[in-house]
Amino acid sequence: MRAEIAARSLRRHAPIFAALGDATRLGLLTKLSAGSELSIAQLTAGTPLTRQAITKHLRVLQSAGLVRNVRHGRENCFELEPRRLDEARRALDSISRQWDEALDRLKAFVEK
Amino acid sequence: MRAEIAARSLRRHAPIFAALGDATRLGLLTKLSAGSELSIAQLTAGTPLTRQAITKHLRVLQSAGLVRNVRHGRENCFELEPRRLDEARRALDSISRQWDEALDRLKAFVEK
DNA sequence: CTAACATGCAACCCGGAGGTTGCATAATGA
DNA sequence: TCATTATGCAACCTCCGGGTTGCATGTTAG
Repeated sequence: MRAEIAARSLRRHAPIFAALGDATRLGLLTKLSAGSELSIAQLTAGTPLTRQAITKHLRVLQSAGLVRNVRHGRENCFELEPRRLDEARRALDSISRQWDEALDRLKAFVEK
Repeated sequence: MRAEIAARSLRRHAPIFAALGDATRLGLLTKLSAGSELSIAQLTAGTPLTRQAITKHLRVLQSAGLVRNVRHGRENCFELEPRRLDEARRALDSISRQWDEALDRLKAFVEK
């Protein structure tokens, strides 16, 4: 059944959404969306949190594939990985598209 | 600063993403995306979980605005609320758009 | 009217997420 | 070389999320 396949491929994206489901992490992503790579210290500056907390959040984002790290000497810099964002967007698209099609079928049925 | 405003409006969507960040809840949404409202019992059928667990998940989805409930006699039925899905999609758009613009600026700077 | 069905509520359990502190270690700049 | 800077690692704490069980209540079909 096609719906089963869709459900599986959708469930696969749960970790991405979970990674996005935290205000601190969304803040980090917006900082990174400015374009330049930022070190952990730079990403920590301005937040009320500890560097360790930020580090943990970055690990979550990284293992969700939303972010990539590049070492420069003693500093560990992070930059956005926009492919995964597109994946997540597409997943949401798939739900709402399915929904729209269902409404169309319903409408067609009623008007028949 | 424009970036600050963007960051705030993005952080506001954290609860939506958090609600989406669970495989069980994504499964419920796909079931509901078929179009017809479904009772709690119907949504529970086929899952290895208890009715109570499903009920809790539905509450999470509801308080995130992703789902709406309609009572029919003794049964409590749920249906999709697609507006919030669009909101979430738009939020992801805003990040990747900002990212793309940053890359464009960088490219223009290099080629100058 | 009454048995069966669909839920709601509350208490309880457990593991992991989010945070902190303290200490060890690699790189750097003067 | 040496103090400083930027991190990594590990232990620990607290609280909430995901689940279950047991019992009470509202609905419905016969």
